[in-house]
Amino acid sequence: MADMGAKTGAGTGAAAEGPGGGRRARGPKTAYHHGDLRNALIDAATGLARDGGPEAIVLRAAARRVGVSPTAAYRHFAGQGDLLHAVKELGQRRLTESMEAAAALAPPDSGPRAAEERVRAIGRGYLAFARKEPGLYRVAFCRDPLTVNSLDGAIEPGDEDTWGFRSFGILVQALDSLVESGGMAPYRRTGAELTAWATVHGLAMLFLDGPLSQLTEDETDAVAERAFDLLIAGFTAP
Amino acid sequence: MADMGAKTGAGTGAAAEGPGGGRRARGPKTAYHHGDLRNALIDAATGLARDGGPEAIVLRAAARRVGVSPTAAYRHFAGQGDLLHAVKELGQRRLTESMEAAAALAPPDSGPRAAEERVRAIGRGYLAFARKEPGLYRVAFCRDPLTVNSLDGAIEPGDEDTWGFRSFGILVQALDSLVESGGMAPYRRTGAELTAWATVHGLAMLFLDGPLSQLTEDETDAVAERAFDLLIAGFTAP
DNA sequence: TGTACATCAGTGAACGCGCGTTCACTGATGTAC
DNA sequence: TGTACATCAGTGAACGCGCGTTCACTGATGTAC
Repeated sequence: MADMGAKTGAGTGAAAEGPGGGRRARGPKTAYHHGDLRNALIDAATGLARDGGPEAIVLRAAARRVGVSPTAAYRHFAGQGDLLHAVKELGQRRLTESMEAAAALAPPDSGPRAAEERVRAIGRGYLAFARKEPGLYRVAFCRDPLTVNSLDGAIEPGDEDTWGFRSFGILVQALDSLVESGGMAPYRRTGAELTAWATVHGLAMLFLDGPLSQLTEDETDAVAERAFDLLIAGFTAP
Repeated sequence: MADMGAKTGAGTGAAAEGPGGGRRARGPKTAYHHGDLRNALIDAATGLARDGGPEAIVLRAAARRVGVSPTAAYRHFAGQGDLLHAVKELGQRRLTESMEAAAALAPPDSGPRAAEERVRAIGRGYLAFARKEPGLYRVAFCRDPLTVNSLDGAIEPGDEDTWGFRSFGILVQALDSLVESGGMAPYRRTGAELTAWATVHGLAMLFLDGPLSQLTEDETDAVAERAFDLLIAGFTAP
């Protein structure tokens, strides 16, 4: 159970060529010495997770996808739990990016209406990811033995550079600026981010597994916007 | 894959004596012919689920707990999925009961404040169950192959006597009476139950797996009440 | 009241499966001299 | 520039495990006569 790396993250797209920088000949890639097996395994595991969620993240299956023996994975991960953890981090990062992208679409004005619109946009970005990548979304929020061991996954000092922390921070800032712009009474601010997070997380669940799973895309949007209406009505109530 | 019973439900507490009504002698219970194996297995599986959630519901383990061969379970369940389904139904039923019990504590008056209080109470009942029985709660909302097969778990005609449907109905009524009492503008009513459900479900997740998992009981209560405040502020906004 | 027999509710052994993980190993790579 | 050698990154076979499920069976129960 010695703790291995796992911190180095999961840059998955770009560096597919390996450290040699295109030195290798085209084609079968020399068989031995993959070059970037860690990321290749994360990619494969991500693919598994996409259809099948957390329980589909199977070390042997990921190795199989990459065309490598299961043992090879142990050069790069402490074990299955470590691989899952890496995919989970990737999922959280993608979610954060989706929220950031959506927030960037909102008007940058400083008035209360713009601040409202920012909050909405963040919610949309969140739900968009959950709907586009349900399997990955589930992984992002699954129980993770590696994290659970360190006191139940609660946010702790030192987690500030975590993707989960960061995505939460986006929401916190949006709500702060809603208060600053005068759109929200300061006494309502406490805990507002938790309520918003809970609502949007719950919505995602209703859409994914729950009674809302077979609404059309438009209907889903409508339900979400209604929920945002209500939420913001609460935030901006006198 | 022929569909077996599974409809008969899961009355688990009272009828422990078997259909004979105490006819059997005390003690080892005749070994062969358990008397109420179906419910005994559901009980055992529920115990497994209590600590360990859905993935802890293992047919062989349940049989082991009851002291019976794995094969015996197949007299009463189509397979593992059917057993899980039964525990899931039990979990949904317990959740409904928790909500009903909490709602019964609220004042029965007909004014808008009382209606508000009813909505709050239902939310409290929901969260109380999630916190008291996290494993069972998780089962109540886990993906269920038996249900998923019938078009993704969406509510359909014929589901009216389902516990999930019924618990949702409690909330629907409470919101209706909030409108009737004049506490909520009618135009805000649409989709309000979904928002409330999502919020409370999301809160449960934050408490169970998420960043709020190590708050004290009082802190948890405070966060929940803040969320209810905000939600009701939205419901009752002009 | 007694008995034959169908039916019901269990047993126990075995199956195939895929998993995570470990072992001793070997082929490829890069570096010191 | 060439060579010896340490190190790195893979292989392949095997392990034990527990699972869900099936098979042919047998012990207990209840019912018709």
